[in-house]
Amino acid sequence: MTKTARSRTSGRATLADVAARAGVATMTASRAISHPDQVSAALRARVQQAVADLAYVPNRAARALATAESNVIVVLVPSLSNAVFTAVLAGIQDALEADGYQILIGNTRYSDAEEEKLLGIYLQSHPAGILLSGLTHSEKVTQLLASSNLPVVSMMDLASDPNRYSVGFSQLQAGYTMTRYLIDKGRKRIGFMGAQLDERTLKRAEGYRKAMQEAGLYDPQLETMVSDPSTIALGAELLGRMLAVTPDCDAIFCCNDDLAHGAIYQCQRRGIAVPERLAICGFNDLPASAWMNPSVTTIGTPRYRVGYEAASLLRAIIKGTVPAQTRIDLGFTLMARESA
Amino acid sequence: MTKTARSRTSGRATLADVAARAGVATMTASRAISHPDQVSAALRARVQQAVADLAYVPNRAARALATAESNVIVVLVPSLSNAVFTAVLAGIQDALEADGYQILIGNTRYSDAEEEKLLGIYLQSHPAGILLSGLTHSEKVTQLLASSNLPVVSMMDLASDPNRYSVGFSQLQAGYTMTRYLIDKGRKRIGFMGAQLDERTLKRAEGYRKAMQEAGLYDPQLETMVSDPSTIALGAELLGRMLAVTPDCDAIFCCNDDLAHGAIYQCQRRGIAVPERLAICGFNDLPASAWMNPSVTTIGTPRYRVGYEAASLLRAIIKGTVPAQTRIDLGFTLMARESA
DNA sequence: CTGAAAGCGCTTACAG
DNA sequence: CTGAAAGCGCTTACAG
Repeated sequence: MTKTARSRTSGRATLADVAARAGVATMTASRAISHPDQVSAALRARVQQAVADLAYVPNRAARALATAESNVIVVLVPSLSNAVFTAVLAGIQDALEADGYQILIGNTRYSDAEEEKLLGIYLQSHPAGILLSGLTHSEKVTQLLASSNLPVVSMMDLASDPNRYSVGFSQLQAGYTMTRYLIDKGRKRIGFMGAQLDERTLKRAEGYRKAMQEAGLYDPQLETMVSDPSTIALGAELLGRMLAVTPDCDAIFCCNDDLAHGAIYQCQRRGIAVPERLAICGFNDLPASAWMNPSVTTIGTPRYRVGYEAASLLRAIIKGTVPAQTRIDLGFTLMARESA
Repeated sequence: MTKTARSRTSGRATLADVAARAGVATMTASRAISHPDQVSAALRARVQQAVADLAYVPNRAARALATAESNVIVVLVPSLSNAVFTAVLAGIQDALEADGYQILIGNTRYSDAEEEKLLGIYLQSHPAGILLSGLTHSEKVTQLLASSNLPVVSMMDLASDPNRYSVGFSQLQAGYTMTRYLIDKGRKRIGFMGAQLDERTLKRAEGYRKAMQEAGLYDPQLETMVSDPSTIALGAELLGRMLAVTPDCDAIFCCNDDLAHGAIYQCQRRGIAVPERLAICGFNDLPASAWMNPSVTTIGTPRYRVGYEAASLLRAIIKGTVPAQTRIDLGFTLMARESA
């Protein structure tokens, strides 16, 4: 394999090298690669051969600079270990990959500071649009977003401001629905177990409070809220705390399934009958919830679709389409099972 | 806020705009931003003010082109819904983020074709290095890698070729160890339940076979292998299949915890005593394994550390350090619990 | 269908 | 400590 001179800087074959080897002008080589139909078959073949010979890989930075076009889309999620967000991500990938978008995934770890930092860095890639988790962000993030003037779609909850794009479902409504379900089942001393205390948990807690207050059942003692990341282990621990504070508690609404699973496992170890003595329910319907014994009553959430629809909406906005609606409500489903 | 003229193409403030507003040369503005210490305090302040006034965001593509340096690192994982790889990713982020690397995460979905496609695209970003999952890749991927001439570190298993960089542990050895544990417990008819059939599962199966053969216990009937993604639901289903084929089976080694959880839940539903009638163990020690009832015997794997160490090794190679060893064995831990 | 030239926005030795 | 000039690798109207 004979090699043409390579650029000194990158050590890689450049378009100019390809052109030289194919015996054409650089711009012709460019066209043969980017717009193969605008070029004669013979020339196309020659350029392709040169590309293969030199193992030419286009330089994306140069292309981005020259075209001032961007095919990158930034996605910021608060966690990668949470199955909810990996499902969202899968939806995004499925919606976007056919169009050749490059997805820049940022894990903010539920931290405002991290979100600011990542956004600052990713903005340098001049993305075409941004997919954000949640509605509430720090002032700095809000500013960065505003001055970037880029299309933004928020995922997971619904914005009240009609000028913002959002795809998700009402976290508050879901919290309310689950609580009403427990009340309708005759439970009186219903506890709320919350961890992480992110925006969504807080909204679910709000829905819980609303339902409890309406029913005249509200008692702040019944709320156990901690800011630690929510895990099975934490659910097991919080069950103990909850029962210590309110021993007469007869149901627990966990802000998510991990917590619920941990609480149920702990009940099993302590010989507390679920749901007879204590009803326990979760949120998100993780795979284990349908299989555990008892199976777990929870809220099924359209997380994959949230990602898919949010990405589709963003794509439409980028392409200049005016979307029919700025907020897409994907709803949620109460999955009544054995645990409550 | 007065605006200086903006570039026609991108519509954004450029370094030249910043320089003009600060009343300095472009290159001076560049220096004030990139090497603040090489510039007088007064000038630095003026430039920073201009940056703030114009909400200037550097163009990463231009920088990349001009420096021919790359701070991007490509990471290819086979799944984002598998907790193993999200832990690996967390380790990578922790190891790299302080150095200002930009991580490009690609989800190959256990597909060679997808891996080729993603690698081809990501190579265009001229990464500084690549982190790959597994040792076995398609010929096209191998070729792309070779002609890219980039440092590559493989994660999850150990390469036999000392010229390749790898960080992980012996999947085969781990499979062997778990099987020996069951044999030592007096089990004779030990089944192997495998899904996805990726490289790692196959290696674990190999270890299983080796141990069974050594003990004169091997029987191909005892292997249930399917290529579907491994889930709790699949574990539940495969338990049924396994017991239909080999009703005298007295233990099952599941290639991962999801499968084991599903199998155990199914046993509970069918009234099969675990471990008395049937011992069940898994692989990876997912959080639920320690909490379920019975708790699950499994292999603890250093996935976070795999990511962390692999990224650290790659960073060292990129910086030109010659690493002490090309393969880093992080080992694994047998977690003997109640289910087996 | 093919090519000459300018420019995208930044940085880097080299001078002053 | 500050600046003039060239160049990174590609693409895009505009001609021929």
